[in-house]
Amino acid sequence: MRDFFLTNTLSHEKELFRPVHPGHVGMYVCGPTVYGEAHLGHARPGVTYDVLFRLLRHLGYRVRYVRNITDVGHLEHDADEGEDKIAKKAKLEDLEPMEVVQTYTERYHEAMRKLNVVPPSIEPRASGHIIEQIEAVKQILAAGYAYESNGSVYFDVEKYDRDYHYGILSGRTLGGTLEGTRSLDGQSDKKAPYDFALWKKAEPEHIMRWPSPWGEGFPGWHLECSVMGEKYLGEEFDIHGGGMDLMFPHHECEIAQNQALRGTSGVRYWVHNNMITIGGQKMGKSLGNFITLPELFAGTHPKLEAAYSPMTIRFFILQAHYRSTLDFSNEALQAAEKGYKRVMQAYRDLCVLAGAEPYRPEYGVLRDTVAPEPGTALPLVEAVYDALCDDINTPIALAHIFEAVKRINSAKDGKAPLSREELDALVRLFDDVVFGVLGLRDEEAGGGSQKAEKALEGVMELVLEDRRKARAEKNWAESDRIRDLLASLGITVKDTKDGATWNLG
RNA sequence: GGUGCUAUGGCCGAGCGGUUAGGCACAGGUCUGCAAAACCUGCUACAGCGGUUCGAUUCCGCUUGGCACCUCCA
Repeated sequence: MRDFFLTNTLSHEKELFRPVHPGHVGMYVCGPTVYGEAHLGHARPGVTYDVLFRLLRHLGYRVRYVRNITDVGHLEHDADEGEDKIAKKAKLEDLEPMEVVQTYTERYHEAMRKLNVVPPSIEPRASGHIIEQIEAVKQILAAGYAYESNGSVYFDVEKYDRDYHYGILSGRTLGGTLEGTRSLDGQSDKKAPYDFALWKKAEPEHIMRWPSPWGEGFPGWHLECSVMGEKYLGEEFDIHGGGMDLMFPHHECEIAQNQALRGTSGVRYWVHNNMITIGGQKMGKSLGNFITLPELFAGTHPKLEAAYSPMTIRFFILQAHYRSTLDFSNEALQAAEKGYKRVMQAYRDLCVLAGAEPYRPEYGVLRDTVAPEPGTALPLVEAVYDALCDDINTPIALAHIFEAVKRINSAKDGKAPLSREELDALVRLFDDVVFGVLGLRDEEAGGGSQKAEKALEGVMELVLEDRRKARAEKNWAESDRIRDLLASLGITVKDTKDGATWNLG
């Protein structure tokens, strides 16, 4: 098995990945809070951890990937005074909270499907684990790291910090955290401003509520991940991912809870993806500068000069390293679109050269393929794997794939023929890595039925035959008329030395 | 104020102590009725100032700028 390196936020270093149980990987990723449409920012972790999931499987691991849905407990603004996000949206739209949850969960799934993100192995919901969360609160109370106050239960950060260190993930100290903390005007039930809620008392108007030993209430946001992570992946598991903005306080609190709950921080490798920015600023809910994924796909947001297909978005994300910020702009998206199309065209040409079957839609689906043993593949292919195994360096992997594109195009031009071995290796590279690991799919192929495709091919042959005749008579007006007409139908015709070729889109 | 990240050619975006990242755009060429595609060639940058070094874009320090987190955010 190839060595795989991953940057661990805990150590700030690239570490050799070694799972707790050899051959198996447990991976937990913070999913969305389903109170609004998924936006471009959500696509980043979606795609990033999808690639990680696909890559680990391709390297030969059995992976259990858990990505939660937060449908309760996530408060707005201040953790003390804020309103539950789901409940607020429900009130606003006069819906049951679970209707809001249902709607946006489905929208999220749809967007992820379009981005060709493989569904996780388990997708637990916070509201489905209230009992487990109440148990966890009891345990933390029993361990002495929490206190009850006016029907709520808070985590005692100061007490915890005396025994452990609150802030190991984000590099903070309690004193430093305190300095930046907003004053709470003394109206809090908490002993200290940095204490966080494990269980919140529900005010009379609060609709989402459950009975508990401390009265009716609802669980704190940070608790769900500790509880569901342990439930499905065990007391100590391999990878925990999420956006960098969740590092503090969410993941820091999670570590504290884990430690109080089970005597271990619970996670070996913390992985954080960076943000997508727009005009150099983080794209986010609070700034109101986000573009939703449906808007992106349809081109309906005022900031968009065009619609961008799901694979364009995916390619755009893949062209940057997951730990760097990625700046949105129309130019960047258009560049990504061109690059993506060029790679796909090269694959189609490769299939012709290699006599391989053309792209099939199932290539977009996760298949269990196994990476070649190190040192056994072509240098070009090795370089791609080296990049992917070096902290998921997708931009470098793509740079090498563009080398492959060049070689395919040269071979197509008859300049530098590829050997049988090279052809097969390249077909495999595309199948395994471009489609399998990077999760791209050819949006222009395999969309219609076989029958319709055959029919279209036949019709196109007829049309192009007519056009060929016109051209033989140097009737350029007719030739161009046909080409323009086809273009208006979305069919592009290109004239080559060996005659005309065409493709959809 | 605290913590961390970052500054790369027209744009996006990798990387590294000494060798071409890559994509997009642009210019010239091949091909071509024209166009597109493809191929070839060109465009060689690393904020500023010091330091370490035989040698720094890459390491260290300072300066200036940008960003994120410290309240919910992927």
